[in-house]
Amino acid sequence: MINPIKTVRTRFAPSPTGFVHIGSLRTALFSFLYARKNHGAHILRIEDTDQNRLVEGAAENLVKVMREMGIEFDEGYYLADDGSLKERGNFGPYLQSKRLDLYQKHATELVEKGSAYYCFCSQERLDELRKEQTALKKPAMYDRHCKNLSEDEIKLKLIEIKGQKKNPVVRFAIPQEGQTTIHDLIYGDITYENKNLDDQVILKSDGFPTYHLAVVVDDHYMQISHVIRGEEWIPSTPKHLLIYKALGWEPTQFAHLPLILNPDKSKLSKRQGDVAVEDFLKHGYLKEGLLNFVAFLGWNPKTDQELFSLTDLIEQFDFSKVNKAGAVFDDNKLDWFNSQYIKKLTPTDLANLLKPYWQQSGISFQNFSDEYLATVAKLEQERLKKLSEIGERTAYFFKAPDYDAKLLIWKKSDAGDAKQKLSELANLLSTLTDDKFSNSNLETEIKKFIAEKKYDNGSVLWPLRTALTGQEKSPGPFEVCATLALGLGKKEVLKRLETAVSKLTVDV
RNA sequence: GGCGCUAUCGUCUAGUGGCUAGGACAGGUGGUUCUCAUCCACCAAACCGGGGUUCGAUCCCCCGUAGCGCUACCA
Repeated sequence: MINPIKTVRTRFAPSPTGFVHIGSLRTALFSFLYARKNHGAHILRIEDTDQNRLVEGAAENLVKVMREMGIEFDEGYYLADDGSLKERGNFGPYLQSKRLDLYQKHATELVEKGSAYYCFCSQERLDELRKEQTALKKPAMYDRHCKNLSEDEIKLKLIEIKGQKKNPVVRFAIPQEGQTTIHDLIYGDITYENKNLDDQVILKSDGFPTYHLAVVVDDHYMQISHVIRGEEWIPSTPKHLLIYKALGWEPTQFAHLPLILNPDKSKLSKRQGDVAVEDFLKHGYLKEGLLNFVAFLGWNPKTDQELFSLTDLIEQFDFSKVNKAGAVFDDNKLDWFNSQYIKKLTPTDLANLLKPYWQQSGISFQNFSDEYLATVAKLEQERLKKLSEIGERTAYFFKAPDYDAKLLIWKKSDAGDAKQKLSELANLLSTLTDDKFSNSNLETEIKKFIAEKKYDNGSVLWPLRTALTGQEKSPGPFEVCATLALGLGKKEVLKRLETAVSKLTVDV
């Protein structure tokens, strides 16, 4: 039944209706992983059969996001250097609106075979029917009114509707007998009674196919081997199977992925937080973190390994490791994954990634050396959960901070004491030559000073650190001091200490 | 209402016909520490319920229950 020699060809087939949903990202990832793992092809097909929901630029955006995330496609659409969408592959076009003839041809074929029929029912009648059925607590299904039309009636209706410059829809005629069972690679066998399946519209009155016809036709002609999609498609899969059968085609394999859930366990949606991949990227999540996190939603390696590169994922991915229950999207875990990947970055790479966020926060970092930026980045590296947090935290590295004089006072001390310590510190630091302003040397000197004077660490280090940063929380005073001297000079360090002293004189 | 899927700590999950039911995130406590973060140690935290099958069930079966999905000329 299953031909193991057949080449693996998977596809990701989104509708260009807006942003890229995090669920789409996972589907795309899994279909990519499976294709690569099996040395097969990964295809990008765009399903634009609903003309009412099209969003301009959505397809371009989608391709761009996929590329940014490192999910590759061997066929279908890609972004050319000039930013336009180009197509490649031998099974095109890969845009459904360019394949209308093909769908119409097969819809007609199905009608001729008696596997489908024209339906002339008005929207009003359909609405009415549904209303009645729900009122009677009956299943809401099409009543096959038009299936029972005589040949003469059909001819008449056809002429009539053409006169109104309209088209009938085509419905698939579900066999009334028997069962259809799907062999899902993740969920196993699921059997449906045919009589419970609705006669789905497969060709709309605007000449476009519905999803149900389009997937079957395209997956067949594009020689797709495995359809990987969300669990919400399970109920329509038997209909697809029946269409394959009516057309005399061999169906693809199916692997349905468990849903990704909101914290309240409903299907992940906007309005309960971010679900757009673009937004996560914009907020400073690294693609490695996002990918790793998303991969663990419904899949796990069955070992204790947590951190996975794309290569690791390709190696270890398998449908047998995908579970069936939906997975709640937990942003704590996402943050953790992200911080892990931030820690792996070299300070220089981190600084480069940080530049747009400094820009966003209105920090003029452009006049500073890359070396300095890297040093600053390194100081925040272990504190960052996402890149967008960098702004306010590092502003003091670029210009003198503004703060309340009270901040300078250590919890176990008072203003007079703080002022005194700062003055002494200023004296000490002014005696140090520039080459003595290294992190380690500063630590040695200041600790020596504290020890000689028998001071508390806190009574000295707290005022020092806050005078330099203007922040309650920050990296340690020695590294801040050394970094500041590197970027803004020893002069600036001493100036900040003076400012602090005068603040304590005037304000407290 | 109909059809279907699912069910282990708050969350992601591992696991087995007999284990102190394991790990990670989050939470808590302690250590390091001027602060925050990191790091380290520790703590708390789960097998949906009821029947079977069995010497023994979290695991196998049945029935409930709950949650979710689908039920469009949307995908």
